[in-house]
Amino acid sequence: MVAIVSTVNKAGSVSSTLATSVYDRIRHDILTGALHPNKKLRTEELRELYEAGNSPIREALNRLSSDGFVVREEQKGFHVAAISKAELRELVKTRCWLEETALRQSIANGTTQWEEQLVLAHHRLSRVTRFTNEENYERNPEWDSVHRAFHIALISACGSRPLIGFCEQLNDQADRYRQLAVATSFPTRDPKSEHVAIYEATLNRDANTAIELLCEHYQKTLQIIENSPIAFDD
Amino acid sequence: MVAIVSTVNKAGSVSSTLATSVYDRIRHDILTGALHPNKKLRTEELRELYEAGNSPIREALNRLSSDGFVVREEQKGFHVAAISKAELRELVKTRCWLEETALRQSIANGTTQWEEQLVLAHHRLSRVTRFTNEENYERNPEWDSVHRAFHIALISACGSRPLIGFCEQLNDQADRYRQLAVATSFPTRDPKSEHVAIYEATLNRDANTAIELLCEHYQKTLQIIENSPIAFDD
DNA sequence: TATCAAATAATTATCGAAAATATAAGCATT
DNA sequence: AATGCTTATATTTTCGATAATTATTTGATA
Repeated sequence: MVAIVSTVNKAGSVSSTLATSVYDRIRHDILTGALHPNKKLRTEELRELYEAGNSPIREALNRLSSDGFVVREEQKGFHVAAISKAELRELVKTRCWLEETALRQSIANGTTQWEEQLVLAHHRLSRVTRFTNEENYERNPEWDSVHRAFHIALISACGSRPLIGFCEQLNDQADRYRQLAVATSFPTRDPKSEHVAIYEATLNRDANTAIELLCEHYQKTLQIIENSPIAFDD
Repeated sequence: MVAIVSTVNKAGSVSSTLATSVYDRIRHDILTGALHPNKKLRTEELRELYEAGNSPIREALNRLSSDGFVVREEQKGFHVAAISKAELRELVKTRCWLEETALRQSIANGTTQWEEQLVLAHHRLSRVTRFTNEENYERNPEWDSVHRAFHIALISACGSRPLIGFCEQLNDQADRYRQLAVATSFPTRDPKSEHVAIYEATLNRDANTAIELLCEHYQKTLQIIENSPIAFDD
């Protein structure tokens, strides 16, 4: 007799197995910082915390370790991946390189259908507020979701599913830093106008401008996170 | 009392846990085609085949699914990933894009130490024969290993560990197609001269030439695999 | 006091069986 | 004959306990 704990994962679908549910919840807790960087993940502790047996926990941790959120050390168990300014910079740099390629290809190959999906994604982003409470900057999970969808929509016509996957992975990694930064400091800018500019350049099929704006967008985010009081390892 | 079956993984190190050993062996069997594409992977069958319990098998399959060699379907278990010409083409295309970036950065940033590692990697590749038996084209695992090392050495100074990781993933995926192709048809070319040309252009820091040669190298491989009698799904 | 070895404790890795879920087969109903 | 329902079977998922490994403490010796 097992309690079926359904959670809604990042894709918006409902997950039925316990292992997937635990995966989603641990992932969420790492992203929000509830499980802080470097924390040792002992199975017994997690079993109580997520009310599950040994196997689902282990399975979830294995999946997370391939996402890069958790590190597995042979015979020493699991721990939450560390964070460092150096890694963040590498992440952003790589993101700029990969999304430059992806966006250029997308603009070159994109069909009318792609254009329309992009219009829709941008519309949705423009209609959602970033915070549910403007006073204390409480994150709006809906914004996270549509923001992610917008950035994927930009590159979705690049013609390479592996490349889209890599960009998503990098986005998820960077998202962790963003979440940790917002949790400790308040944002100083509104990225809305930047999104509009990227969106318009892309629809105009002006690849060079779109890429330049996109990379600037990421660089600005990098600056803000770097200057926020997160407990980096370096 | 558990029999400790040590296997040597792709990095050359010895793996100690049963799960890792099973991972290495299933991975090898998928690469060589012993477990053919689309094959359903029932845990009970695998338990007998690899002489392990439920958990290590499950853990290995989960790891393999994040490598893309195995597909996990919620509540439907695991099966070997399918192969298709379309996917292979996407793979090669993506590889060219990513390694173009990586090689250009490597050439721009590479230190003397990087140069020397590259010299060494190329020397090792030149000293190993591709097949242990030239008559029946029996693969030499040593060649696979140094060949992989050579391609990684080229891009190792790009300054982005994530990017190197992505290139390795794509290389591993493509390697599966190569292995399956060699298993069914005999190779018609010797890639040695191509490697020399790439190597020399890189050492001369001639990025454009090196990239062009590298992409041609991948395209030629693609042609050969596409024309070999593999049972593609499309 | 420092160093090494043995014993103990803590933690991970593994197993075999039980529970939950999906697939297939058989039967009745329209 | 085709469709929907019910039962039976196969497979996946989960649990609790045990074996194996690593880390820590303790004590003896130089």
